[in-house]
Amino acid sequence: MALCEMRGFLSFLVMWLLSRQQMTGAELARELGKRKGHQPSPGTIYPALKELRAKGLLSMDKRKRYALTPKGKKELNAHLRHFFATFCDVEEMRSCCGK
Amino acid sequence: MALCEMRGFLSFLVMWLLSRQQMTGAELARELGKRKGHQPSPGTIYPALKELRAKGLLSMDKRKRYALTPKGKKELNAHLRHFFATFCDVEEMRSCCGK
DNA sequence: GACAGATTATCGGATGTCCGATATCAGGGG
DNA sequence: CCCCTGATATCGGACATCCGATAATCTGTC
Repeated sequence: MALCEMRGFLSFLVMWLLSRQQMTGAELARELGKRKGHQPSPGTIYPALKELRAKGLLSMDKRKRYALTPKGKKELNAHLRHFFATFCDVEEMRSCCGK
Repeated sequence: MALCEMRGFLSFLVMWLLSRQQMTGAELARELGKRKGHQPSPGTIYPALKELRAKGLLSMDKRKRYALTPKGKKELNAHLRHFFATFCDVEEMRSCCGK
């Protein structure tokens, strides 16, 4: 009954962050916390990573650092296109709120 | 079990669209369909509008055209700031997918 | 007024998304 | 080796989000 809490972008953000540099689960959680203002709990981040890995979108090395697979890069690219089709006027949105 | 479907932005988008010009429910649904690629059903859009109106964020005139109230504008502004805190590197994201 | 088509509205329910609690694991001192 | 701390992982469940089906209402046309 809340509405407008803007959920649903966790995996998208995770993939975006990992496309820039590989990270561990804890590093991801901290970075997400900085951005969103509320750090996702372990019960949130690890199941998400698990499923992304099960889908073949993420890989994990011995030190438990996650990275995008080639398939994951393709998927991220598709999501990015969808994102900018939806928010086609982000620049205007940004100028509208004084950053 | 899907993950990464990017839900949760319906009300945010509705408020953003209405901040630019007042629209009816059907017009909103069509515009959302163009952006997201999938038009929200009546069972989606009208309950959302109803709740936003119950919260005092939207007003409706005699022709059933919705518009943001002053409170709604404040709320949208807060959501916009949150949005850009989360997606602080949108420009880079956009250049990364060739628009 | 009577009809047809579009719009508006409601409801129940299916699914997605996330969190709290809890357990396990790895590494560094003592 | 044992404890301590932080990271990793799992599970059940709470809540949010959205849709399908259906009904009610409106608008224009005849």
